[in-house]
Amino acid sequence: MTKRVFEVERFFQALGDTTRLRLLNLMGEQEICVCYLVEILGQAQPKISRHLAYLRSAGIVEARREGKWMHYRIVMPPHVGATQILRQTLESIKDERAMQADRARLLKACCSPRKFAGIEGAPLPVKVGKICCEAKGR
Amino acid sequence: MTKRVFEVERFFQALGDTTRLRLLNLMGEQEICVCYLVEILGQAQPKISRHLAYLRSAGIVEARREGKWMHYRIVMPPHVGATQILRQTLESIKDERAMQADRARLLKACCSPRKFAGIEGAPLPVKVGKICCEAKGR
DNA sequence: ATTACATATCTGTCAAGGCATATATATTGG
DNA sequence: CCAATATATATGCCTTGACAGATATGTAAT
Repeated sequence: MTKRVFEVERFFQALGDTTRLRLLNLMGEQEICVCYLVEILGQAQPKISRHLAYLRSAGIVEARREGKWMHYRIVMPPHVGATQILRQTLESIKDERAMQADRARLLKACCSPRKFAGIEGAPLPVKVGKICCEAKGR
Repeated sequence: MTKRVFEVERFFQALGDTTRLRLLNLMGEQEICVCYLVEILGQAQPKISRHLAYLRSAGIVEARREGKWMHYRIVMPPHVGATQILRQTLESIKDERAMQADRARLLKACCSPRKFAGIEGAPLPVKVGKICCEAKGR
């Protein structure tokens, strides 16, 4: 594993990149599979993977393996101030058009995964999955 | 003038550096002369100046000239979320030992400016609200 | 000329994006 | 069950660009 020490400098640097903010926005309160992130952002898988590694080394996300899939989720940093800042950040980026569009695409992908080549058979994000299934009537 | 457009990415990048956080911590609610910042941080003047320029280009601080002195102060960004994040950041770095030590040294320097070579005769830091009242008439 | 500050230049480091490849797990054929 | 493969993700290498720190020099005001 990489470093476990929390550094404020690193924390802010991790937030200083649009791609990473988009990833955090998609994670929100849920645990989500990498393939969804790749699909929704429409960018190269190694790029996404590297940004996720960056977020992980900054102590902002954690990963869990489930079979061949990796699930990422936001974890609140071991620092009260940073936690509040992160919450505030997540809350405030929600308002941006681009972020809303990302979440809309995610919702759509969850409702009909088969229409998206990259996520066929992948496990649904936990929370979005619920919402989605309810909406779909399942 | 530099750029007036506010960018979230740039905003976080500006916060992702210890020297800049120390500068913001020293500014706090007041307008402060560059020479104080150089003196308190004990680092090269060009370095401080460049970091101030960075903060200015990120829309986090503004400068005002008074004779040969330049005063810097924090300005809240034109973005509700960023404003709250900045406030939260300022509030939460106050707790750090190093930041408290910086502020203690600043207080000391303000009480007896003559003992500090770099700030002899320099105008004292002023609470932001007071500036227009006092300095305008002269 | 002096003071207070800004900017140019150079060097080293780090990070981003693209491409190729390694690793881990699941799956399929024999 | 094993070998070969496919799938999902991570990592290495390369190039490019941004930026930190240090030093030298420019600029504005006294």
